[in-house]
Amino acid sequence: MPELPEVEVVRKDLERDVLGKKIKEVDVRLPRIIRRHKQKKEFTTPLIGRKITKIDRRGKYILLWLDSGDVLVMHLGMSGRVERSTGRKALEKHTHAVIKFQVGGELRFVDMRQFGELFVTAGDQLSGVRELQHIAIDPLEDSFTWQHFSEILASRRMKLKALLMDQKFISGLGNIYSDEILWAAGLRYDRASDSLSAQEVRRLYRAMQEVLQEGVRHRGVTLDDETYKDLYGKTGEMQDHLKVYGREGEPCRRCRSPIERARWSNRSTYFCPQCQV
DNA sequence: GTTTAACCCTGCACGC
DNA sequence: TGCGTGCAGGGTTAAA
Repeated sequence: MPELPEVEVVRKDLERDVLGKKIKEVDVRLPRIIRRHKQKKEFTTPLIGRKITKIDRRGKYILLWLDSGDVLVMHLGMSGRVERSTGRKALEKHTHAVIKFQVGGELRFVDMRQFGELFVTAGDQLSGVRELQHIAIDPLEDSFTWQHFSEILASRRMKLKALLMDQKFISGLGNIYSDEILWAAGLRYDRASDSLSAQEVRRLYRAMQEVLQEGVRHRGVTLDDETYKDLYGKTGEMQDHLKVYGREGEPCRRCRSPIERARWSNRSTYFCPQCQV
């Protein structure tokens, strides 16, 4: 399930591997994957013959800047993957787009559930893209201070988890990492965001930094459905370090109480009823 | 302002 | 064996 750490791992891999490469050919196999373009050409023409000059991330979006000033934007949705290939290997099932380079193989966009998306836009119009406009501050950015975080929490009266997952307030967190962060901070998912003491805010802030960095260090979470793998098809290792997600009924690693699962907003939330308050 | 549910999609596990 | 159902979930949107 690609969230901030998984997307960051992919971004780093791309930076190391495809920076400076020139695009020779683009093959869109499933039009749905470029759904905001009316025609394939609108997507492929700006890419062909262009060099990749920079690779950024905004929340869960990956931005590949081109030497023309255009940007190729990728969102992995919930099962999207970018795969590096020499081009000799047969296309895997659910390969929806292939970007071939002049030299050095190709990138394949594989996405079983088709929630992922690719599009191209002019760099100076990036801020006009609806989904990117509201992307809030990245929790791993230096400017994301605990004071700033404290203001965000106090400005609303939402359930903590809903606020953590809302990309308008903080970008990059999804269902897995928000559960892990809340457990690490010892806070319940349904606490009102404006009810936290200064100490609790700092604890939550620290937990967020630590859990996300740990996620990147362990190269992301790959669950049984294998929806996430890195550029080279390797699974992550963070799933072995999860404290609550997917552990319903198993003992809490802090206090041994059984982990509970709540159904909330059509998603599962895992938490320890004893040590998260 | 906040919460909830539905939608998009495929594969898989389950019960009958 | 095979069919129907529910679940997984990121993000948006509409309705409550």
